[in-house]
Amino acid sequence: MVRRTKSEALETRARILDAAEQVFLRKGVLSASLNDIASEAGVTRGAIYWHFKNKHDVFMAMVERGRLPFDMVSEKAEDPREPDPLGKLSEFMVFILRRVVSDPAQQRLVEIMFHKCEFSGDNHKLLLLQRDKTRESCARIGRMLGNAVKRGQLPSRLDVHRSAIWLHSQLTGIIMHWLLERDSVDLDREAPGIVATSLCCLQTSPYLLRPDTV
Amino acid sequence: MVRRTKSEALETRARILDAAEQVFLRKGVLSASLNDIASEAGVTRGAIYWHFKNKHDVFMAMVERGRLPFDMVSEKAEDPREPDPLGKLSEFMVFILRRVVSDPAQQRLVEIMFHKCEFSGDNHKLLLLQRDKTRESCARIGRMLGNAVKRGQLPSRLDVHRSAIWLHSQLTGIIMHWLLERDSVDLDREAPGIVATSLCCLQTSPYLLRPDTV
DNA sequence: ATAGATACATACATCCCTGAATGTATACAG
DNA sequence: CTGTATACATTCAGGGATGTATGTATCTAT
Repeated sequence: MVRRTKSEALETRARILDAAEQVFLRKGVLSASLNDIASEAGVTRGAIYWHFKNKHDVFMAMVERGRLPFDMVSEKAEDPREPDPLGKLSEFMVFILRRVVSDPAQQRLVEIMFHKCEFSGDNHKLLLLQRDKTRESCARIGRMLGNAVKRGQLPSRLDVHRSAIWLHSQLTGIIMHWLLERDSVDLDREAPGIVATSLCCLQTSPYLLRPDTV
Repeated sequence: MVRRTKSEALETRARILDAAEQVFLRKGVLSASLNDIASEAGVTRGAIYWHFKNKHDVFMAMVERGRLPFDMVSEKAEDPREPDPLGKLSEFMVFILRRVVSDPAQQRLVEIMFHKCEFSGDNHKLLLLQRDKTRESCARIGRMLGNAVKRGQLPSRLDVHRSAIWLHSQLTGIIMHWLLERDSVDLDREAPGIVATSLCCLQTSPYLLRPDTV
């Protein structure tokens, strides 16, 4: 049986990506062969080579298909008309943490990115992508912080850029720790506390204020 | 020229590990071949197979030879007789951050662990090792926090275990961010501010206190 | 001094994995 | 209804990496 209909072909493509996700998670991206992926997907390597250029292409398609934790922020959270931007930011950060726990697809993707792939060789583009994502995430957080400053919810001299990097690193660090030892933190329950603790620094830390230009 | 003296052999072994470090950093652990390492070290694969079982063995030897960031804490920093345990902890954390920047060997190792290897297959032991290291680091931080609590430098109801995980995640997150975009943070200069900001949470965050058992 | 162990270099066999080439039955356009 | 592009399956050639086997010159113990 060959030559499926167009929608069936798309389904096959998706099945290949699903299979790749599973295999990458089990064996790591570099250690996984196209045979592994093909048999997991119930097709042959021929099918993979039809839909993709090579393994790296499969990997990139898989990465770009899934949404990473920080991609989840909605546009309206950055809306300057939002009356409670700090609350929105908090809500958003909690959402990110909880989603890693509750969404298996999200969890697989994060685990693959952190523990199952190498950022080198062909994957150099991946590093650039990761860098872009990080930069964009920080920019988003920065805009939300800026809104909060304008509303008087945060110190007027807050260094929003530095603070954004700070918050982003917090979340990344916590997620990494949780990935390594899931029992050490009940991420779903503790997320609000964790986020609140991060945010409290913004109010008091001199490091997060711009130098007094007066 | 063959059959070096015993000390020369040890030197060869070290040269192989140095070469492996360089090659792993450039190409990633999985993508690197023993040929790459051998030629970088100026020997043949024979030499590598004499000193090590296989590539994974080389990798593990390299990891265990180098000290990871959190291995640097001295015993005396945990000494309960230390009059200023909180200051010591702060000093220690700043030292860790700065060392990643200033010590190239440390930097290479961290980068390899975070971005140039996969935690799967043979490397499963590496995951366990990483987990142990993390656990031990948190335990150390926890003991220092405990001393600080006893000295009245921190709230008596502080949850030291949770706080230790918190602080450890902070540092990990910041280091990861810096590895991704070294220009975004002047880690060497900002280390004290970063650490101070982390530590200030310990004084005020309800999340880091044990539930009131009264 | 010499026998054996040592510290490698060299040579060899094997295997899996890749990429491309080819085959083929079906969907779809006209 | 027919031809052609499609969506795969199958086959083939190759290459590079691994592990081992073997060679060998030197160190070292007695």
